[in-house]
Amino acid sequence: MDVKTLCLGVLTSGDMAGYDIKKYFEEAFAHFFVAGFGSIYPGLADLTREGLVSVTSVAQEKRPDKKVYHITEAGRAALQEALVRTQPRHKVRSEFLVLMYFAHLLPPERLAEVLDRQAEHFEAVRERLTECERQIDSSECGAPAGVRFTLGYGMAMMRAALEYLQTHRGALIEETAAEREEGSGHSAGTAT
Amino acid sequence: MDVKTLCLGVLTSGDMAGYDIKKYFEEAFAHFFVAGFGSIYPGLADLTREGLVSVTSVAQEKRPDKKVYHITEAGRAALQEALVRTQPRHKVRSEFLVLMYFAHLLPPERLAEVLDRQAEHFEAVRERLTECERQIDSSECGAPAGVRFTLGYGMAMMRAALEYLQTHRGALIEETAAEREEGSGHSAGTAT
DNA sequence: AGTGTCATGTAAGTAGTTACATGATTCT
DNA sequence: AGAATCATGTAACTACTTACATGACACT
Repeated sequence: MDVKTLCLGVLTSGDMAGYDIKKYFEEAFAHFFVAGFGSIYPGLADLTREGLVSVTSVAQEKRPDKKVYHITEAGRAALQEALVRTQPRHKVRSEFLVLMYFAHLLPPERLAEVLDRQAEHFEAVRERLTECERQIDSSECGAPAGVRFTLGYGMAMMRAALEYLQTHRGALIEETAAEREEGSGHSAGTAT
Repeated sequence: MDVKTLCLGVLTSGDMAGYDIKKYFEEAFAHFFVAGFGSIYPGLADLTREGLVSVTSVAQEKRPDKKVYHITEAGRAALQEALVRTQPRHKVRSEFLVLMYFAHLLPPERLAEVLDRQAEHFEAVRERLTECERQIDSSECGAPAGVRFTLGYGMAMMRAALEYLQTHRGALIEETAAEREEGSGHSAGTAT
């Protein structure tokens, strides 16, 4: 699944400019899909060429024309097809966990710092999602079940991650410190 | 952080061939970092050119020579530097959650199928991690704390994800079905 | 005075995926 | 008979990231 499909999906909830799509991305699925201008703008250009979206240039003063995109019937069909064809992957790529894996190779203060930063980051995401949920609950027009589902999923993950960090931070730091003392003069080197 | 750094990291626990490194990747951090032969082999070639690893070709009958890699002092230094410099990101890219987000655009049977497949997948990962932990606990040579930490993290996440799927699967399917009925004649189209 | 928001885009570079190419052995 | 394991590699392709380029207005 590529950014183009996501753009089509976003456009099913209303016409939007590229800039707004980016904001939508950040609000709605920042916690499981990232996309920048560098992939959204060229993506929208492609979709236009392929006839999956139509564009209306809205003139603005002292600003570039705002290009409002609208999904076409062909676009809806392509989206549906893409949603059915797409195999549902779920990939995590975590430099954070790599660092934790090699904790014994890290300077001690760096280990603590990385753990704390990550906790802060998870906390921030959790708060953003909570805020998002509050908005949805307070507005009358209920969000689709899928939207609430992914929100809840994100919140559940953040909760679990934070809890894990809290309960294991101490042990990791202490045990790693102990290992560093033993392990100086590096590597047992027992590979079969 | 790239595959090359990961290779250096793996080689701190013993000399290995590219093929073994791939297996190590799959066992140890498949749940937070993926790498295939197509990036490992060229990566090792680079590292050799840069003098960060040394190679010994071991002749084998009826097979290509096995190339056993060994991390050099320069390699250890480069690894440490990389571990300190690397900013600890943590990215999720989930086509699965995208599909759930757009549940109302999915054929009903597809929605159920995707949910179940994902649950099976999480279950499989959880089992693999549990098995991994059992092996570590039973062997005398204790794994580094960091290794156990990342294992535990993965298990905690799988547990939380499975629990979430279990408790919300029904509601998602039912509510989405209801929405499909209202929503036919597509799109409210209220974008500001 | 500087940061953030609105608004669009291009170009070069990075990194990783997928498919291809080869080939014997062992397990089911 | 077919799949999996062992073992290495290349080449083409895909897709995304980062930096650049432009420019006004509003807020602090």
